[in-house]
Amino acid sequence: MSDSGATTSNLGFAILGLLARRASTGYEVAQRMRQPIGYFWTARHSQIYPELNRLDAAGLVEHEVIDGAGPRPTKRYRTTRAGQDALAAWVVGELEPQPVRDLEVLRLWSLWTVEPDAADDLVGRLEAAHRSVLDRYLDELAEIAEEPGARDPSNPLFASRITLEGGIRSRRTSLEWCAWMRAELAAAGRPG
Amino acid sequence: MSDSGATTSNLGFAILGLLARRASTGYEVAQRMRQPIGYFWTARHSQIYPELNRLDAAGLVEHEVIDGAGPRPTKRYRTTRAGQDALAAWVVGELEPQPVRDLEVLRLWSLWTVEPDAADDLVGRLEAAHRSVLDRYLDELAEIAEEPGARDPSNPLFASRITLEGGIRSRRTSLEWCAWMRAELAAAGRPG
DNA sequence: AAATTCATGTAAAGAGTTACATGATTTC
DNA sequence: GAAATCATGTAACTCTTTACATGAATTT
Repeated sequence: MSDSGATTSNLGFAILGLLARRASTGYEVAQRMRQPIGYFWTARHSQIYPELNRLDAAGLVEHEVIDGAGPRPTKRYRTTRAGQDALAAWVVGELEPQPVRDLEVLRLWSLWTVEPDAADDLVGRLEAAHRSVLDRYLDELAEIAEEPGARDPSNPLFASRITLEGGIRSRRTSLEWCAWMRAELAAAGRPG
Repeated sequence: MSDSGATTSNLGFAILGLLARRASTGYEVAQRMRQPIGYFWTARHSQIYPELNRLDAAGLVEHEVIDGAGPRPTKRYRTTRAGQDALAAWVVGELEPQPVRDLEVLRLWSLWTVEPDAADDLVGRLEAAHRSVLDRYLDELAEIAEEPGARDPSNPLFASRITLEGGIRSRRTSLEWCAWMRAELAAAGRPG
């Protein structure tokens, strides 16, 4: 009879996804929100603590008070059965077109307003940024790809591996695009 | 003596980019915010009208009152010299790492929580969504690619062309990634 | 006559960032 | 002893969405 009508925000599902993998304190959630998951979702602790309280009130997570440093009680959270069900239902739920906000493309859309030299320099800096992220992804994939669980679709490592693979493909494509743009800029410089 | 210290939001630069291409009423800005630019930035009219007033107060745009339907005066905006300078300076300015928020990847990161059949279905729906966007981009590129201005880096069509090219490459990569994921899911289904 | 489009605003609420606040434990 | 880390919260502000509000011109 669990109605599960609890409407949760995207942030809520990001946190549920983290806790479904491993029980954590709010502080740890904030730390983990940077490292792997931070590549596609981020939140500060000021957003995380209130959201944890909401998830708790909705019965999607539960907590135990543990020993810890700090003026307030330290709480370790984990997902409830209802929380895991809500997460799984959201994962395969309706795909609503999400509004895109990409600052990099927004800049390039106004690239015609700047001098060719400055344009080439900008694309070069974009390229360097993509390369550095790609290297990080590659290192991380190397760490998990050989683990046995990484081939099992019901193992969190499988999901980590396929999302990393997506990031790697995406950054490689961005690098190729940057190289192509520089060539286009150069071709216009010396017209034939 | 123009200090140009006017700190403008990303939305402000999106609007300046639109007006630098063509003078428009606020209503037209809201329309144009969907079509080409909407692929990488969006805003509703309730955000656009106040921002236009701020840009006006900052001297980055100016307006003339024209004939039009509606209970209030209809205003046509265009960028000022200061606005064009601010836009160009922003385009080539410092690249600050922007927080990423990608719902699609966030979902897939918790894909391990669902049944393989449901996972395959989800990836199939993702694939279809990417394909439909790719087709739209392809149509649009075909419309502008042959125009003479599209090869000139100082022409807006050049910037439209390179950003569209980026969108096309990105969606193609996403499609390949989806196909790869379905193969990975299937491989686990019948292990060797 | 009704519905849609043109046209511009404000209000309220949610999402997200930055800053403020506290205090114990651990490391240098 | 000072600095960093662990740990949890609130307040103020910005950005974004949804909803409310008005009214003329055009299309069905």
